[in-house]
Amino acid sequence: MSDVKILQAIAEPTRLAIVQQLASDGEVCACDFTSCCDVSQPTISHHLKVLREAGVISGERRGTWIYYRLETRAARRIEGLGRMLGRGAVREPRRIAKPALVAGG
Amino acid sequence: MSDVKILQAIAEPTRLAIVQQLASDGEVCACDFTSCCDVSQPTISHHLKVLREAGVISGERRGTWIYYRLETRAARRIEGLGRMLGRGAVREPRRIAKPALVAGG
DNA sequence: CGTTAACATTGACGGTTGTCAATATATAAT
DNA sequence: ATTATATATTGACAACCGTCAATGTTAACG
Repeated sequence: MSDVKILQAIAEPTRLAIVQQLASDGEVCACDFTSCCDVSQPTISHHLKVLREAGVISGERRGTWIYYRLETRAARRIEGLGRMLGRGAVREPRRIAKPALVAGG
Repeated sequence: MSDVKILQAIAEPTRLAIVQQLASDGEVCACDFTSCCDVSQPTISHHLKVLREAGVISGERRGTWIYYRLETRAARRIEGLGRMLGRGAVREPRRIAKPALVAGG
């Protein structure tokens, strides 16, 4: 599962909403997504499949319902990528403040 | 600039490569991307525009060349989202170990 | 001026994607 | 078996996206 695959899976309004709800609630029944997002049931089902196949979430059936959760591996990937970008951007506001005493200065 | 917009901008192989190179090098000339990624110059230019308009990068012209860098604000957004997913996924390996002494147990 | 190099824009084309209506499948309860 | 509820699949369609060739623009240098 590449970073791009994971990002592609997350980079869609409905799917990001699903993933964020999972991140905050830990475990969510598929039926709860149908009400949260403003799309039809087949569309939710489709998005869940996309997320599943990208390894971002996984579902476990319990009776009639299917409960979804975040996949740790994928979450860590995004976390790592976020940290990398964070580090890479810190470079910006470094306006060299008074270069302290250099030989010959 | 919403999270989804930023994610959509990053969720493409060439654009992610650009962003990662920027994260590691801090500042990169546009001409250097043409050689790194296996696409034509107009395509690189297109991707840089997408990233620019999503607020992920910004470019500064110096003579003939244009130097790009990561936008701190966008990088922080992804960093924050990554942390959120990271926290939301830690929940997984909590297999209740020996439920300690319950009344009536 | 003309030339060269870096970068952007346009226009076109094929492939992908998000959406829904209709239908199918699965599980549980009566 | 029938009915009800939850979820998945199919098929179709419009919109979007990545790509390139051709062309335009901008800046440096003669």
